[in-house]
Amino acid sequence: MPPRDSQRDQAELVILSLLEDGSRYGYAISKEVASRSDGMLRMTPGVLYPLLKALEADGLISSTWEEVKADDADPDDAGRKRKWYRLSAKGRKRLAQRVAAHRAWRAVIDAFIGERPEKEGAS
Amino acid sequence: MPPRDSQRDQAELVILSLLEDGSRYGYAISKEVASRSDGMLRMTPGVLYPLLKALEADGLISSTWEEVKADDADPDDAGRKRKWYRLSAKGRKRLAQRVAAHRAWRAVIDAFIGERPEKEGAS
DNA sequence: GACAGATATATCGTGACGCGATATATTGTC
DNA sequence: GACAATATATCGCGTCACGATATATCTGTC
Repeated sequence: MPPRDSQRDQAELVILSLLEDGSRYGYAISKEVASRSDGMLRMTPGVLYPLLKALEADGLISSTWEEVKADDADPDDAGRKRKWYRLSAKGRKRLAQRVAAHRAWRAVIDAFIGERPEKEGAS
Repeated sequence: MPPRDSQRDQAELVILSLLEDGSRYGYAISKEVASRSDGMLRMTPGVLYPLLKALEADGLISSTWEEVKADDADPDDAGRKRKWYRLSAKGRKRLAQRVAAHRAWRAVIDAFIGERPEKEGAS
């Protein structure tokens, strides 16, 4: 019953975190995850798109198709369609929960490996 | 190819950490993990024993059967046999690797969720 | 205009593995 | 004798991560 720290949960945490920072489309997420983690995390299509779908089904994110306009920042991709995802209010709450869970989890593991827990300041 | 942060890896990290602190037998490990994590981590038999077996097969830990003596600290269990596990030199190395991997992983996740990374001091 | 490669979204099959259920044995207690 | 706790161990099955694959558009180049 207690929540396990599944890869799924970690992936969810990362995606919701990115979207809190601003809306993104799928491919951008996969690229940003890879670059910001220096290749340690990978969001391959087989993982990313099913997850985005599930997150949307849960109402944590919403999506809209957008046509890239020629006068946009990136004129190269004029005409191409992208599916933009944005965080919902529910998703924001879930993110807060996931972050709290991650912190609790981290504290437990750190205690086991004898890591100094660094004082956990108030919110 | 880059290592994923599987539950298996986390379980391994926890067990090796416990054994670095001193030899233990299986059941004690499961109880200690539960109590020290306040129930967040669970080492059920279906997880623990296969894992211990695998760790021993890898030479990371070694084991010996010990008969509980009546003059031991816990006289209630006189006659009962326990399988004591201790960390090997190889296991100690692996533990160091796992700890390093955990720290790296944690730093990546923390960066995503905008956690202040707390300066990573030298060893 | 044909081909390669990057961009972009999406699904499907399966192989691995987490772990609940189960088995066995001993000791203690009611 | 029945039940609970201690203690180790295995097996099977359901789930899930993710590689492989498919589709489509744009750019560059020969």
